[in-house]
Amino acid sequence: MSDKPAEATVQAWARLMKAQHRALGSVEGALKAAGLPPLAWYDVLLETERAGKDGLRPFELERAMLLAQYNLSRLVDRIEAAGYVERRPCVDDGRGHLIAITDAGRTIRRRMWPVYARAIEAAVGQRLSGKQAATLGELLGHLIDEPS
Amino acid sequence: MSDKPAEATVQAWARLMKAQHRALGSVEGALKAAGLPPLAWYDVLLETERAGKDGLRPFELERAMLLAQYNLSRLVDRIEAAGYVERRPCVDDGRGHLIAITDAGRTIRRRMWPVYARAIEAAVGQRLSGKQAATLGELLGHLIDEPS
DNA sequence: TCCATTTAGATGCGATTGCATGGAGTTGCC
DNA sequence: GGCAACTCCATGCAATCGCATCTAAATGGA
Repeated sequence: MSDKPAEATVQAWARLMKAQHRALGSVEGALKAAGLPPLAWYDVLLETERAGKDGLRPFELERAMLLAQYNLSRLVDRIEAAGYVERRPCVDDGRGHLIAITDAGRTIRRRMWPVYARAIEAAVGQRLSGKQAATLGELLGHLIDEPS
Repeated sequence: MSDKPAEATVQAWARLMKAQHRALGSVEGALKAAGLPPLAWYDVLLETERAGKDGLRPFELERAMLLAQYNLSRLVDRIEAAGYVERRPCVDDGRGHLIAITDAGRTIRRRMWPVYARAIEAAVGQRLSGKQAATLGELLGHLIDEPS
């Protein structure tokens, strides 16, 4: 078990950082250029929409997305201020609440998707064949799971 | 040329975001845990060290790293305040200056490397075979280059 | 030479992030 | 029931980011 990463490992690392930076930048840019909210809002809206009528608890969102708790709390503040979600008291647990998407939220999410999709296509789809994309997804999958 | 990204494309996108977030987080965490400066400092120190005795211009650094100009300017402020680089007037061009690494900078960079390397190894190396890492690097390479 | 344009870099300022902490409610154990 | 430990979420504060703008210096003509 060596400490010295192989050359290929270091290159993969460096390109992972760079490719993500580039891809994220272009997607955020596309959303901004279209006068739409940032990507993080999309994720919240999508999760809350999937969660259905009752919405979901912040801590569930926190796990679904990759966000620190304090960070999520304020992100929800902003989205709520924009009227796209609402916080409702939670009957089961007096500490928390439920975050539910509003009609305006559903609308904006649907407006965001085409822009988002086009940007993903430009950043990834047009640069890789279907097979390559599948391979990339599979390899990246190995970097995601738990093992400390 | 479709707008609708294929399933594999979307998955690759999502995992790219997630894998990078995870990998970056664990590297930053390792550095912080070791009481060392953040990753961005490493990159600056490495580039300035590579640049040799005279150092390099901020705009060169800006291109080598993936950083906005205003952002780099203040990053260098901080690293300079810590004593790891110094700004020297530039004879060729009165607008700019040269950023050169100091001895303290070289020292701290050398102290950072083992921690950084171990973290890369844990985040990437131990999860992928050499061949997989090479393939990942190659695929990510396609996402990096220019084409608008 | 003189002036408009461009380039290098810094900076004011509002928005976002990270960290540490706080308050409120719940749970487990006696 | 009573209390310590824990979970859920918010928030004060400092650091950092992003944007727009500013100054100074170089450049390119006419």
